[in-house]
Formats: sequence, C-alpha cells, structure tokens
Amino acid sequence: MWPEGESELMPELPEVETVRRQLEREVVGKRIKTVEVSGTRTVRRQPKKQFISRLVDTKFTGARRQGKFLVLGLDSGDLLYVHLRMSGQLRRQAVKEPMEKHTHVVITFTQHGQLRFIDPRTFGEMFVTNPETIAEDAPEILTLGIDPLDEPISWRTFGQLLLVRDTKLKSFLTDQTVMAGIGNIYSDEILFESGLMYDRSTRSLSTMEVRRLYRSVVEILHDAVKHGGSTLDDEQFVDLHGKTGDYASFHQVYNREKQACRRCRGIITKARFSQRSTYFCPDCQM
DNA sequence: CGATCTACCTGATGGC
DNA sequence: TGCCATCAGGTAGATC
Repeated sequence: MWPEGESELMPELPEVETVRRQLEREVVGKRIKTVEVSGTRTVRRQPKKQFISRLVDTKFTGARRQGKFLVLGLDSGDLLYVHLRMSGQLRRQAVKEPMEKHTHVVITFTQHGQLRFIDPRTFGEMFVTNPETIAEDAPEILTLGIDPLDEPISWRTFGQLLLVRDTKLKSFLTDQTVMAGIGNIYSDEILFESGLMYDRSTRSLSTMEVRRLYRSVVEILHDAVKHGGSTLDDEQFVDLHGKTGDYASFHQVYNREKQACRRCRGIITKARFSQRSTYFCPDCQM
C-alpha cells in the first residue's frame, strides 16, 4: 500500500519549460482583445489598469523562460512576466468553457479563445515591464543565476560556483541567484542521483563529486522536461491544455517516505531542512 | 556573508 | 458530522 499522498504542487523549471513550449505554439502571434483581472493578488506590482492597458491591442511575439519565470514578449516592446509560484496554472481555453474557480486573469484573443491564469493560493503573479525599467519593476530578475538547461557550463565553472558559496548543497541548488529553476522536488532528485547528502557543505566535494553533481543537475532536469514535468497525487500541476506530467512516476526519493529505495532497497527517509521536507536514501547518499 | 524564521494563501487531511 | 490544527512550499524580508 502506498502512503497517503501529501499535497504537492510547485512548478519548477521542468514544469515551467513544459508550459513555455506550449505557449510558443499556442499563444505567439495572437493579438489581445481584452484583459480581465479579478482580485488584488495576482497583479500586485502595478495598477490593474496599467497592466491591462499595456496588454490590450498588442500581439505576443515570443515565449521565453528565465528560471521559473515565463516571459512573453509583446510587439510593443513590453514583456509580460508570469510566475506560477505554488499553485498557478496557465490554461488555454475556449471562451465558452466554464470559468474554473480561482481564475484571476483572463486574456481574450481577437481570434481563438483565451489564456487564463488560475491560482488557488494566489502566490503566483503577473506583471508587465520592459527592458528599460526592469531594474526598478522587478530587481530579482536581474539577480537570477544561470539557467542550467539554457546555458550549459563546464563542470569546472560549476565547481567555481560551488566554491563561491559556503553553504549546504540543498541550499545551493535551490538558490535562484546561483542557478535559476530548481526547487524542492528536483533538488532532492538531483542529490539522490549524484549520491550526495543534502546537508553536505559546498566546499567539501571532491572533483568526482562535483562532476557527478553537475551531471545530475542537467540529466534530471532534462529528463523531467522530456516527461512533461511532475504532477503529484493531487494533480495540481497541469500544462496549458490541462494535462498532467509523467515525471513523478520516475521520482527516486521525492514523496517516497518509508518506501524502498529503487537502487539499494533501503528505506527512503524524510527529514526537515530549512522548514521544508527533504527526502533521501541514507544508504545511497553521503 | 549565511542561517533561521515569518508572512503570504487555500485545500486536503487527521484527530477528536 | 463538524471543528480545529497542521501541512504543503517559492520567495521576500527581517533579524541574528
């Protein structure tokens, strides 16, 4: 019998990249006719009216990703930033489809439907900025670290990053100013894959361990993207079309407390680290 | 500099 | 059955 599923959501790089690829196909080239915003949480960095007026009558020109941020280019030169945080979803839906509960932003195109932002916990956000004002509008964008999938680096460069910080490996992996895109799920999976404990010091790694850690970062994220990201038991993460991702079935440790390690048959253990759940195999990781 | 804690928020779940 | 407490976690900001 499987243990009860805990509620998990949290889009990280693979889930955001999954949505980005779909936005490229489904949204780029479309012109915005109207924008509706409800509540005060999703659009909170700028007045709603400004957010809306900068979107209406523009056309989407591209879909990029910076860490966990989605960046939709507009033909006005502005950029629409979206962060899904814990429970945000972007959905492409027909005008006639019923509004789901917690739909906070609805972008209606001149033709063919709507792009909707749904977010029960309202941690997610959207804002419109541009390259000239981004430093004041969203300073955290400028401090994002390298994107481990978009900007491959050598393991030696990765080793330099490890030495710059004096912290524990899990804190290092989830620090968005070092590498952008890794959160609680994928840091645990990466650490298992590389055979390293989450609380090892960044400065304690041997050359071989540095290489193994970097290889695992790239490999795990790449595989997760290939499988459309992770959807856990409560099916919180869905893509632009409402479909779940497959990658959770490949998880080696995350959400597998008290289950057998798939590598050594030891027992997966759950610990508390930085106020968060951390899963690891005490026999495979050191 | 790093570590730790809190706030933000809803929904699911467990105990009584 | 219902009520309350707890937990889930990305990130900013405060504090040590």
